[in-house]
Amino acid sequence: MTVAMTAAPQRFRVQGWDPVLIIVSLQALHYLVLSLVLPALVTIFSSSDLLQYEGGGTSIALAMDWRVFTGSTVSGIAASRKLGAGLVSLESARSATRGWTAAAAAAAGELDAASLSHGVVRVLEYDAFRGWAVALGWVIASMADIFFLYHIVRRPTHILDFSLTLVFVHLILTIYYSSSFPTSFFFWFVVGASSVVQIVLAEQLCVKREMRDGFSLGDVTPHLGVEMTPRFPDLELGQATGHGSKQSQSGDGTAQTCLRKRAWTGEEPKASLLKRMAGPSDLKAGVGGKKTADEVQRIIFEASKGSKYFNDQQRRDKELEIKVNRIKGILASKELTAKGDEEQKVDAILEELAEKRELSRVIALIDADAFYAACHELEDPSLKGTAFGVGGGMLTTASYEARKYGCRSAMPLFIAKKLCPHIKSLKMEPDLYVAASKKIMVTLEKYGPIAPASLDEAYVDLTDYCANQGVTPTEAISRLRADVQETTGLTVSAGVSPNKTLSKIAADINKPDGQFVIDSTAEACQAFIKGARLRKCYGIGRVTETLLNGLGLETVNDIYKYRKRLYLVRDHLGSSGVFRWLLSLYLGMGSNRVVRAKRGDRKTYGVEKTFTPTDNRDALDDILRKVAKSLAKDLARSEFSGRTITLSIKHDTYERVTRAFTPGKNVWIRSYEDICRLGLHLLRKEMDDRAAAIRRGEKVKGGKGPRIKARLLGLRMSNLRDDRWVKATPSKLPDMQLSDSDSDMLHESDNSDEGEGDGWEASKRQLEQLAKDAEVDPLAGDDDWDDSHGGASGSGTGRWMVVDDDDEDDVVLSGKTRSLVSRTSSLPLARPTTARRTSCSASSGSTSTSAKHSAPSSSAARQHSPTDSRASPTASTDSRPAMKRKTESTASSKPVSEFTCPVCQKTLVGSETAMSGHVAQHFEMPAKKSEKKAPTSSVTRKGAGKGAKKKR
DNA sequence: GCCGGAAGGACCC
DNA sequence: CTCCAGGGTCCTTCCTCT
Repeated sequence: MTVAMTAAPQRFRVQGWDPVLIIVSLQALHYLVLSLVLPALVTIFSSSDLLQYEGGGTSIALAMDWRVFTGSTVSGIAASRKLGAGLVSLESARSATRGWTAAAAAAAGELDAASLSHGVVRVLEYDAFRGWAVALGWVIASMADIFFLYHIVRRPTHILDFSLTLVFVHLILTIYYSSSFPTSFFFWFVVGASSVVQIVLAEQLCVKREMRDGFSLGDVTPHLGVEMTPRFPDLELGQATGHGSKQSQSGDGTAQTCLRKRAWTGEEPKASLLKRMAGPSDLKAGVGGKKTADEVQRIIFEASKGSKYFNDQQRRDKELEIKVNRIKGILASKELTAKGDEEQKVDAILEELAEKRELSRVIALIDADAFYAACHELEDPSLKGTAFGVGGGMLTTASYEARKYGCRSAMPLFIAKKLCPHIKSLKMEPDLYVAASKKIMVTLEKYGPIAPASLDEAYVDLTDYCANQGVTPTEAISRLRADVQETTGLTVSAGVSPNKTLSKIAADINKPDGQFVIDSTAEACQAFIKGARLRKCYGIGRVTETLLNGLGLETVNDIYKYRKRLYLVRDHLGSSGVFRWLLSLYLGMGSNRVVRAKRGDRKTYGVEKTFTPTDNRDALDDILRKVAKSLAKDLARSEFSGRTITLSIKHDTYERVTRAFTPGKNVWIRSYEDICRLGLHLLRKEMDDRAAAIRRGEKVKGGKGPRIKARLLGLRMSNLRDDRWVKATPSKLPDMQLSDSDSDMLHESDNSDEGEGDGWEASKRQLEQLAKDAEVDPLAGDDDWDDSHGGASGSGTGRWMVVDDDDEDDVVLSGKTRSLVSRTSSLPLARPTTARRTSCSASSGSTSTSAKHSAPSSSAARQHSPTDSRASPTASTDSRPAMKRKTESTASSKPVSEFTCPVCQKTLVGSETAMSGHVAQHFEMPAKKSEKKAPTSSVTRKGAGKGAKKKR
């Protein structure tokens, strides 16, 4: 089945959507399968003698009479109708429920009195296997239906309906056929259970496909009715060709209700879409309010309607809706089998989590008010009180005056103008903001360790300040805020609590120039967060919020209220730790670690550019070159190189794709030439690939046009290496890093002390990973989400980040203590192909590992040296020296040179990177079949979490 | 069993 | 009339191809 499914052409599209036709064909297919399967099963498992008298295994009754499920094969009235009077009397002499299916037998026409009575006698022995066989047949047919549903119905939202309809129709038929209402528990159970399984599986498959292939909205009317009244709740507009949105709540009950409840009001703008259009920052829209939230939403909606952007949002909204429906479905099915002890289980977890509560610290989040806008006001006081925004095209900030009209950050200017016609827009002036930010941070540092989260936001650990000065947190934060205002002229808001999670929410409460302090008691923390809307919590975005709303949750307190639901769907909540994270959220817990991000924490550098959409290849090339240049400049300025480059394209349709390339294990990209070449190469390749895919009739992103029409191009460099670190290491070729001396050196050093550190760091990492959802740091008492919050994502506004640039060497050095990716112990033998490729692509030694984070990784060094020597002689001896010589000369002299590929003997002109890339392409990926596994990570995690907790 | 690359998403500011 | 950014991080899933 799987084979057939994957092999099946994807071209089938629901064009003329005809529910009747669909249900008829489904029903037909279902019975077809039954009729194929049942005879075989029954013949195998049932008493053949009996069968003979009932018309054999091909008797229609097997499929149509519910009573066969009971194992006994009876026929009551239906049979008697068709049989002679003599038989009827014989029948009626029997009990109403014991006997045999005379109908079929009669149809077969092979009945004589002797065998009849013989049969009757035998039948009374009761064929125990019959019921099981038939049930099995039904289950098989139901599973086959999954296939049909998947291909015929396709839309996840409709699976439930059709599935239930099928059963419903069968019910009617079987009642008619046997002239009695099914009273067999077994029958109901089998039919019910297989339906549930069928629905769940089919939906999942469909959702998966839709996620994969993208959405075919060909059947959706592209244009929403103008006077869309969101309020006809359950109107039946006939079903016509509209697209239904699922309106019935889970738990609506029977099949019939489900079918009826369906409202095919495809033309109504859903609240979710309205909300979506309002942008990400639509919360508490009434800040002062020259316009009501409703008005604002409407204006935005009107302004957006019909645009490409709008269509994209609509598409996403549909996808999200499916996701929500899916999780609702899962919940519904899980509730059927719920054991009833879920709440206790959750309570136990809560208790366990609560034990780790940490209240000893005083953590503040300081957040500048309308930061960019405020900076401009500082420069030009005449701006005060006027409505203006910062950023052309897209607002990054709106002044408070502009906010009264509903203008928000991340809002396009032209919409802001609709909301507030007199809004002024100012150009961004990064230098201004950076300078101001630095001033703020400097001030903050007087009050304790700080962790900038972005230009305008930072966490401050006030614990020691409070202790030393003998002041309350409230007093401390008041001083701090006054201090900042005095020294910078900017107002800031602050939230204070025992952890970052709460402080973040608290800072929002008295937003402009205000503060909110939460007492350091468990009660205060919990009481505080209880009433918060979910969306307020860091980490809960639009999608998660909608998902949770779908489960009935609105506020943090609902996490507790609906803990059973959450528990039941805990494996489908997105990433694996979410469930426990939510629980800890409810408890008002969070990380309290305030650590400044270091230079080495940067993971990627990227540049992207939006432009008026074009499909002109030259124009696109040109833009990409500019992007490459900008990226190269960034990298050069901060002295980083990267191993993998990623091209990202945003199509005219707003669908995004990314295409990445990693030339080789030890090839470091950094020069403009290389970036440009690789970028263009990726772009070309994508153009070709896409065109080819279209020719093949596959579905691709960005419309059906054979050429890419893009509105954005971007390049991003990842797998970074800190070149300052490399420089600090005595290495011959800091640029192209192929020198063996590196490897020797690193080898030495890590064997001695770094190796130890690395191991320790690595295991610490692992522990942290494992402790994730347990919300405990085995070592420091911090946790997953917040870790990313306070720590790494502090890189925030990219190149303006304060942390980043002009750091001194000591920072670099300290950066190395912090090991990143778990580079677990040595991996002795690399796969042959890998080794070959690696060595071929000019890796000889290993500066490889991201030197920036630390520990010139022992493993990396070890990993390569042995492999190299062991590598297939043909490849390595031939190619490597040649490569190396070439590259060395290249690196030292000019960026571009000639070179002969050791494999294909072609002569190429290009830089080192290009060469390596070329050579690498000659080698296939390892031909190993990687069988995949989905380890129930929750189990391991849980175990680890517990372990960690105990340890603590 | 893990690593690792590639692709896609969710989130944040 | 022009008509929705750009900088990041982290996490998950799937692993070749005509």
